Amino acid sequence: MTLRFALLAALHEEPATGYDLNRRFRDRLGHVWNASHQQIYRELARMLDEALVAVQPVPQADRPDRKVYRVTQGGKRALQAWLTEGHPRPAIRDPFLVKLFAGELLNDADLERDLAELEAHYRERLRTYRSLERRWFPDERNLSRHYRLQYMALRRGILTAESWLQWAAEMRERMLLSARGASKGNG
Amino acid sequence: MTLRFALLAALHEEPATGYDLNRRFRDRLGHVWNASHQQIYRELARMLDEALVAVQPVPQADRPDRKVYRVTQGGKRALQAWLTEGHPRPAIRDPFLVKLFAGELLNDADLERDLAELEAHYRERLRTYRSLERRWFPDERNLSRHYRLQYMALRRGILTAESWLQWAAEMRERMLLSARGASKGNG
DNA sequence: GACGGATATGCAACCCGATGCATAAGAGAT
DNA sequence: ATCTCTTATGCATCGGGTTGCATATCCGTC
Repeated sequence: MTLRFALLAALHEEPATGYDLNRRFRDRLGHVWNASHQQIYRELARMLDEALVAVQPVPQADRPDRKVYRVTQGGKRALQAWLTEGHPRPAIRDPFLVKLFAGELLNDADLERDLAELEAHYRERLRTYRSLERRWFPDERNLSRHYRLQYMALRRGILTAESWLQWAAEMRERMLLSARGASKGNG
Repeated sequence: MTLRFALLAALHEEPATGYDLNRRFRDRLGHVWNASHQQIYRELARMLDEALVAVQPVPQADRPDRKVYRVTQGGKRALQAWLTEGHPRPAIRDPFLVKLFAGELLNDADLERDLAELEAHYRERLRTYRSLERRWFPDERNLSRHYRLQYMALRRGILTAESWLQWAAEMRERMLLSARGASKGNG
């Protein structure tokens, strides 16, 4: 059900079309929630059924009409109610960590490859987050509460990426040093 | 499909019943993968169909028979093939972070409550991880590769918990200081 | 005597997320 | 001319995870 409230929060900040929401999720909310456009359109349709959002069609020349959604009173109340609820922490399900339990079946080459991919992934994430930081929160000290909250979500993304990179370094140190030492004397 | 390979890895280390596996996941693998017993039994049945595991019934007095599963040759090959594959990093879906985008609809009281719950959660996790560390990896320097890999999975759990606690501290500093200062002068 | 917890297994239904496919047209590249 | 990208919307299907419920017995507690 969380996608629903992510959409309500986004629309509460500013009315938008499904397409806009998809871009917002992809470009600025990837560290908070992931959703495909199919999922977004489906959920918007359901929320429309339940009158949590209202829609304003905007005709366009030679393109499908834009359907601009905004939050209704009922939607706002639903969102507020959800905010007062507690939620269990999301379950951990990470294929990479599962591999570590395969013991000797997991060879150093595969481990090295996965580790390199992981590092590349989080380095790229860090670059993205740093650029979001510069673009949206240039003056950290003078943020309104509204933007300080969003900044903290971004901070969470940064800390996650840094934490994984630290772990990857530990992995190299403790799991792959011997492999390097065992290669033909060029270490 | 990852549950399947998590089960294969666990059974490859040591044959077990669905019940045993459930306890292993709950007690020792929570930082790697989560699964309910229903899910485990269902997946074991499927894997039996596909001959990835074999079963040895063990009659018991006055209780349902234990069904001890072990990995077959085919199962081992399937696991090895999976280990050579790359996997995208799991998507981020965290209701707590979504709340941060509700702006002024999220009041300090709710935020404080959620933050306290989050801190309690990860402090408890840390305690669990520290105790696993003492119990299974007392002598870090003398671990076989097999156990060093598992130790690194545990390290990942520890780093994640620490990273969240650090973030929670930042949240208190940047979001809730004013709230504390606004309380009746007992700070 | 009733109730909850541990042992040990499993079915059935539901919902959400992932994936594939579809429609429709303009813009720019090769 | 064809390909790919962008804008803009959506349906259909499948699979995995969640929840509820069921069976059967022993043990300790209230």
